[in-house]
Amino acid sequence: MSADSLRNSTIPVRIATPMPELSPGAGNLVRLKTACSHCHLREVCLPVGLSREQITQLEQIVYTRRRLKKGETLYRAGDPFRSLYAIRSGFFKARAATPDGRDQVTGFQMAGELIGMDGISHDLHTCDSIALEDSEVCVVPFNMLEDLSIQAPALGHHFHKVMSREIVREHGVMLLLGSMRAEERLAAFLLNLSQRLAARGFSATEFVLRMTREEIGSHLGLKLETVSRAFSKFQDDGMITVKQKHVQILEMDRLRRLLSNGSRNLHE
Amino acid sequence: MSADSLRNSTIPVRIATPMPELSPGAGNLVRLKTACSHCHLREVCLPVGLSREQITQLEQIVYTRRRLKKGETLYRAGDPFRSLYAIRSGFFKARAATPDGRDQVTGFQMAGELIGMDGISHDLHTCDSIALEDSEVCVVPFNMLEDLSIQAPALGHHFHKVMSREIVREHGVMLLLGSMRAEERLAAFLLNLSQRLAARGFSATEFVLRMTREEIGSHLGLKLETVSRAFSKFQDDGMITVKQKHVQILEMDRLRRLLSNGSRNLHE
DNA sequence: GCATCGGGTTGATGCAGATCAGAAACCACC
DNA sequence: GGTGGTTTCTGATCTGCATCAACCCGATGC
Repeated sequence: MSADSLRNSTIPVRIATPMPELSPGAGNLVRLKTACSHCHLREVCLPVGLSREQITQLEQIVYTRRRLKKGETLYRAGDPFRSLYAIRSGFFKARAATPDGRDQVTGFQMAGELIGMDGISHDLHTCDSIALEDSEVCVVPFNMLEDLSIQAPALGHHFHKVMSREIVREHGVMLLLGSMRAEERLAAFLLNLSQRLAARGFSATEFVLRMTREEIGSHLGLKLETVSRAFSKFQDDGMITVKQKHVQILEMDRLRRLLSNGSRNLHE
Repeated sequence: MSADSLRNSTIPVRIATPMPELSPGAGNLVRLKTACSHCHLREVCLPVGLSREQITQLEQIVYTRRRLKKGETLYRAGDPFRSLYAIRSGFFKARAATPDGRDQVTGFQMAGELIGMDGISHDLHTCDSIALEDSEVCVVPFNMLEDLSIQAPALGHHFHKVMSREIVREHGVMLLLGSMRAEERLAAFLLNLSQRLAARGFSATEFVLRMTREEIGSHLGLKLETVSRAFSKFQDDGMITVKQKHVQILEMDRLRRLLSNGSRNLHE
């Protein structure tokens, strides 16, 4: 795969299934008979495990989409919470901030992932969600999702799993932030990205980062210079090639070993 | 309040409402007609926002309790997930581990809090939960909770809020781990503990830590020596008094300011 | 009484990563 | 093709916390 074909997307094209183009209405909200049942993400998104009939019900409530240009904000902390968003295409970062202005990227989200769950607790969003490339989300009104979950318990159950998975993911980030050294953090980050891309059918070894070194650093609790140095180190060691945002993993195993040997490095 | 009266509980006694003593059956599982409706934690636990009738329904499914001695494990990573647990009394730590043996305390939980939600995603628990003092939990079978949520949507909605609150809490820990210096972390920890105790009607300024310096350190991404030094520093500065596990906050405001000035200290 | 042990404190030293600084690469736009 | 702004890289220096080590304190047991 050429570097050129990667330039405009984190996600290398898998099979060239041209998506039906939408004629956007006024603004960036699109009303249309969305078909979860035909969406290529149905195996990774909300419909997982639902019957055909239940998916049809889901389509009843997921009837708007929203398009965002790179850099646009999907929601920000303090916004009233009404909907969750299923990412249809593109790439997002979530950013949380302390009252005194410190902030941190709490995660990066890609197609098929459900975001906005931070807002449920207080009916207000508690973090920002920002598109890192031109993106499209399906709007899932939360009260409708709850109502539908009563009629389709499988949906409710799946939703609980999605929330729980977010909690578990955050445990992983806490472990990373609390106990790993810089290179281990970057290795964990790259492996995680690779694995999630692979789960969507894309190359596990070659991809384009949509975020800056600074955003990676913010997520990993490092300064951008440290991230940059770690990238260079990995490249010098022959584990990866990096050319700006284009990353190729040459020796996945060594990356993994770097992680699993971490505790030995530290403790004895 | 004397130090003596605090020795055996993190939570200073509020009003001396003697709890009905249970005669434990065989083992540590107790079957009894639990009365959420009479529990002194009903304002802070699962029943929040439920009607009298709905609470009665909840009592139908919460019919066992489990007692744990200090140091006992409620569940561990890999255990099959069947139930959530509402803490009736006592104090717990949650601990997550990486495949290679690093671990971290992901949080401390006290009476009225619901734990075990990490297990929903894969039907297996993904972290350990360990009692830090003699404790008692109400067992909430998860499939029954889901079933009941269908009949009592307010319960389901509240449960979603509880899960979301856990996600938001973890964002806060990520911010702490990713961007705060040692003393700020400890200040944030103490303020958080204080605020949660106050929410339960206990003193916000005087309490007994149930965890060791090492456990605090593990949670905050610090070594125990650093935690100890920060405690000493706070005491030397006159913000708190520390005597072993007994902590008294003398100047809450200065603790808070230490936090809110943090970003200034760092960035300019 | 004394010995033991886990938890806590305090001091001395080392190092990973932050900070500061400058240059190069890249991009968007005229 | 030039220009200004952003992003990335690399080197030099600084520093906060980890690490190593010694000692103290309170609880428990004999």
